[in-house]
Amino acid sequence: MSALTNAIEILRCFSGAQPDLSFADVMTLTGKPKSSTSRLLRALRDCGLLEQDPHTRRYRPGLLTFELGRLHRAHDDLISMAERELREVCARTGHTGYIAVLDGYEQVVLRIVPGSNPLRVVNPPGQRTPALATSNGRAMLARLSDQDIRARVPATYPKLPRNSPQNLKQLMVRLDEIRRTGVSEAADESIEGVGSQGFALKSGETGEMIGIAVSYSVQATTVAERANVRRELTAMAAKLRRLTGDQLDQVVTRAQATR
Amino acid sequence: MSALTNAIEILRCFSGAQPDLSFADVMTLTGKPKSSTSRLLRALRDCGLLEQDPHTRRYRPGLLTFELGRLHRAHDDLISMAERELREVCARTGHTGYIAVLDGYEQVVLRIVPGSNPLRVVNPPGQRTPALATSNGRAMLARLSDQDIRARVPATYPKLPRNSPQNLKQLMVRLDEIRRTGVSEAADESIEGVGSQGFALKSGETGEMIGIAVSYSVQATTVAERANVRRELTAMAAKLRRLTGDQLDQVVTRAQATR
DNA sequence: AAGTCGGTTCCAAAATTCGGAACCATGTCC
DNA sequence: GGACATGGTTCCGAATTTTGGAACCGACTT
Repeated sequence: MSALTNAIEILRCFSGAQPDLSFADVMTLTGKPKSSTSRLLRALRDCGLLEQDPHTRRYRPGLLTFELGRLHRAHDDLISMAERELREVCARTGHTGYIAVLDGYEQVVLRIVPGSNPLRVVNPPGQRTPALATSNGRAMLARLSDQDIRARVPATYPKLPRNSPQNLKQLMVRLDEIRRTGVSEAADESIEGVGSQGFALKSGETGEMIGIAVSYSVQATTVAERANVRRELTAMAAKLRRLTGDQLDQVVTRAQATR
Repeated sequence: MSALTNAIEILRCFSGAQPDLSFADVMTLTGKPKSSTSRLLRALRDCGLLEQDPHTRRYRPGLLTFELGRLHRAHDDLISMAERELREVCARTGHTGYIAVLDGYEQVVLRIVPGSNPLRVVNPPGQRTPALATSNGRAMLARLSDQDIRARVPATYPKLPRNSPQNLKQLMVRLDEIRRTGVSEAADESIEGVGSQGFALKSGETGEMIGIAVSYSVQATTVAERANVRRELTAMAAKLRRLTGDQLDQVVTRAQATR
């Protein structure tokens, strides 16, 4: 195990639920002995990746991560283009929009476009969710090869919400449907009463892929309204695919999709 | 040199001016041989700290930095309290507000409150500037001990804009003035035609220090308006110092201020 | 006075990294 | 077609780091 691997292992312990950790927290989360934890935390702190509260002595992501995180938006040609379109759709429909990327078998929220409807935003940017349980997550998976998908799903199929695909076979059925229709739908999965529709967009130029979704309350929307969302999404997808040179049939390889 | 040090050295090559780098760029910037650069870039890419554009093959900060960056001081009471007050002042005055922290002899912008006046936001969050050349940067320095300040200023005093202090003596004169008045002022320094006033706030509880500033166009503001900004800032400073238990006279040590 | 938390320091063994050199796949210029 | 540049990868022995157990430590609590 390299020093970098260890450092990353520590960094990955931090999350929205646990934005700061004590020495003991890190020790138990990584399972590393005291001396190693001590050395690594110090190194991470000294280089700015972590910082330490002088009062509570707890560790949290540091200034350097903040600066680098701001730089990540650099690849936003695809994202900002999608965001612009999504903003218009959300303004027209009043629903909440999401842009996310795939990372392994999970997705990470990159942008949110709050709608005018009073649906509380539940997934802030940076939020990590199993891609199997969201509409745009599955839309992104649907564009990978079957072999690649199998490689991404954990060896033991994860326990997902009731309405999500419960095994690899059910997943494949839903992905095939997405491949046929071009749009992915979810209802009552990660969050009760919330539904969404989404699609995946892949830049023909850079090959990078993002998921775009519109989310709404299932109770507060009619069948007609949801059909309207589908029309909006289909139109947006067509326009964005044209703008970004997205060739739908082209399968994304593992390396392209993750990084 | 540890593996982590090398990794950080690469990460620090990325900046707002150069948000993505080629293999050769990294090699020349770090001065490391090809094989080492290759291994390190791969490691950084594999762990998510960097990502590589599949088309141009250039490297840029990765998804992990985005996620961690979102976590940085997400629940920081001092900052959110200051931001709330700053928002009100900016709404009343129409100017742009900044919150920054000190890192060595530089400051990094953490939060921005855009004003209603048409002054384009020039310093996005994550922006790094010599603290000697900004109002809130100097306000933060003014709260350190003279010894600590001397330790932070580089051995060869940096070349700064015309209106910034040009040497250690001039700097000390300006810092003394800030210590007397409690407010720091800048005009036509980092950016021509832009002025700002700021102060430093230090939590009595945690000891962490931030700089708060209001920025405006020098041409588009009158002397009276700038005096008004000063009154607003003085009032905000008094309120925030009361809320956070900031004892003005207490000097911040080096360790507390940086991390 | 004892115990806990959050560390630091020491050490020899084990693992990793280092950098030069050779190699290679693409793309491009002449 | 051939030469050259770019952007890498792989190999290897030597050199450097990392590792983890154990002892120790200062501040604070019980």
